[in-house]
Amino acid sequence: MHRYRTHTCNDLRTADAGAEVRLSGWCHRIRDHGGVLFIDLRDHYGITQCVVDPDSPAFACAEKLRSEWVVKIDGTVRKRPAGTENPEMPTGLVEVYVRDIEVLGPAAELPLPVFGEQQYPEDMRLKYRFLDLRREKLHANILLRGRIVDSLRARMKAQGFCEFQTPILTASSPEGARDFLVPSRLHPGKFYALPQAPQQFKQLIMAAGFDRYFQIAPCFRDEDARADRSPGEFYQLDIEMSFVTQEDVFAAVEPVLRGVFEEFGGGRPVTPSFPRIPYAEALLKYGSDKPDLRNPLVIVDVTEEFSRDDVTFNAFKNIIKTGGVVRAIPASGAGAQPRSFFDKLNNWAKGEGAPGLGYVVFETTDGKLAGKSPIAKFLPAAAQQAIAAKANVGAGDAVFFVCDQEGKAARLAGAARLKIGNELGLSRSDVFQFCWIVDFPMYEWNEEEGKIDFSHNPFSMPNYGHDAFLALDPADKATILSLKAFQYDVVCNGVELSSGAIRNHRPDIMKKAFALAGYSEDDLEKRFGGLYRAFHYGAPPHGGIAPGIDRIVMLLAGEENLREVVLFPMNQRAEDPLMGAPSPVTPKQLRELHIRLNLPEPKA
RNA sequence: GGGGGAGUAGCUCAGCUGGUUAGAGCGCCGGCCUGUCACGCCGGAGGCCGCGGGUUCAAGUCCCGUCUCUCCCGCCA
Repeated sequence: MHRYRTHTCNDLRTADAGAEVRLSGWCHRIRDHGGVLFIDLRDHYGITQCVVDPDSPAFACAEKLRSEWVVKIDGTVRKRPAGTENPEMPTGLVEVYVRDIEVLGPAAELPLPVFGEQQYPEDMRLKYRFLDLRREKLHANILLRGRIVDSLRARMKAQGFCEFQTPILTASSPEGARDFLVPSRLHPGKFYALPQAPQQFKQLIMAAGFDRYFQIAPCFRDEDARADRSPGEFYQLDIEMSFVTQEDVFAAVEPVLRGVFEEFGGGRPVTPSFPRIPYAEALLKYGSDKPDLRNPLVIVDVTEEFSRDDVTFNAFKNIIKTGGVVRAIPASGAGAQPRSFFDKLNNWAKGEGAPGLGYVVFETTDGKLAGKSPIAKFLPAAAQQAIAAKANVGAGDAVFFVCDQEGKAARLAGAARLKIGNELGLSRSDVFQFCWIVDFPMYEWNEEEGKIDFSHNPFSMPNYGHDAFLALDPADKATILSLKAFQYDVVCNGVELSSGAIRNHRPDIMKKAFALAGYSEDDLEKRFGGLYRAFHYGAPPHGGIAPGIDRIVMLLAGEENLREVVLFPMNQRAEDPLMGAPSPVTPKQLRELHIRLNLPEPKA
């Protein structure tokens, strides 16, 4: 007989009745009835009920067992007595009558129960992550993650992509996020950086002629955390392809994402063909570049309607005069809501930093559509009807208004759209709604520095004729700021899964692109020397994308927080309370690295 | 760097307009119980009410500061 087990805790069935077996696992739950004692023995695979009574030589030992002790149990499989079967459990028709127990690993009193679904504080969960990971939901999430990664790999390979490993110790890149630095022992005063993404490597792989690259790539960024953004490190399905247009990238990636979401989505429908939404349209209609399309509400611009001469609502008119816009969020069916609904939304908007949310409730009076609201008296019937027509609402619906400068108005309208949709229960929760966001602006105006900047990443190819781009006058701000890039995002249920782009592979266009943002060729060589050099020796047109693994798993597991799908996550302050990272190092280690600490004064 | 929320038993939480000895459930310890599967019943231990200061006859409760966790903004090419 094997030293530890003949079966797992999910193996035994009625057909095994009579067998002498050996199981090992954790005491999940113990029910002591005095004369008879039940141990739910749990391992990775499942749970099997073990029974001890005073006739068993193991009875005395069994009475001493406590939750989460690891034990080896020898016994006989038997059918449970009639009426005591548990159909909820795969092993629920049988039990093991215990003859011998060996304690393999006793457990101290638990700071965090494994049994049950209760919520526990994050710091406790992280400090005792090994206990938390024993719990059913988290254990299942981590396994799901593994299966998703397997599936992504298989789907990529089936399309002819080859997996590569790129360096972890590399050079600091001055663009983008803050780097994690690693001091060099051999080169005093110099540092490696952990890659923020294998961006330049994958482009170099294309320049090296490998054609189709992918990697489940670790990425490191020293930026603050969010619920959907790990501090420090995360994984992405990094993809790059040669001789492709934007459409080719979509055609390669869309079936991978759709396939994985169909495979692991538990039957929830997945967008059959991802719609393409231009960036500007997304900001107008959804108030966000990551629209949640499960929410059916569509924002419209009603600046024109509020500018009419017969409208006397000066609170908005004055903002419009300074370049502001008015956005309307239709609220289907909100007419039936009590006054408190509108007050609640108004208070919410104030919490978001807005003066409030104007609204009109539409009803039919004398066969005509009429608005009721605190601001209705400023809006003559004709203006109300024009707004209702534009927002596509009728009697029984309401419309909310926000008025501000365009960017702020769009953002608030977008947040209000989500809030209203949730309050009214309009969003479907059991679907995966994907879309591509396309036509991102190539440049944006940097208000602080008063200059033109790259709006996303400097590697994207402008969506503009090459010759025309090379001929652009740097003083022609209007044209430059109106340029689009071959840059795209893929979004699912309001979660940005990925950014990608067709890359700028031509050194002349790259030089021009940097020049328009105020960078010299010298800057370009300093920052991206390796890549820039590669582009001088025959680089193929190429492009790619990099969907975040953690977010994909989050969506599929139905989790709101990334820590629920990461084995050993850090807390919001980028600490690992289990391993004690980050930690001080010895003076000897610092000496070898030629580092002397210059710490801030401790607060008094 | 900024804003919101939270911090009371090992864990989850209650504790009203300040007022005797700070409670419950789970867990733990002891006792009882031969068919439970969130077993049940009886008893017990366990509290710097995050920390420091203030107001008050009296503070878990009010005020100020501070620390910690968390969510958000900034940031994340």
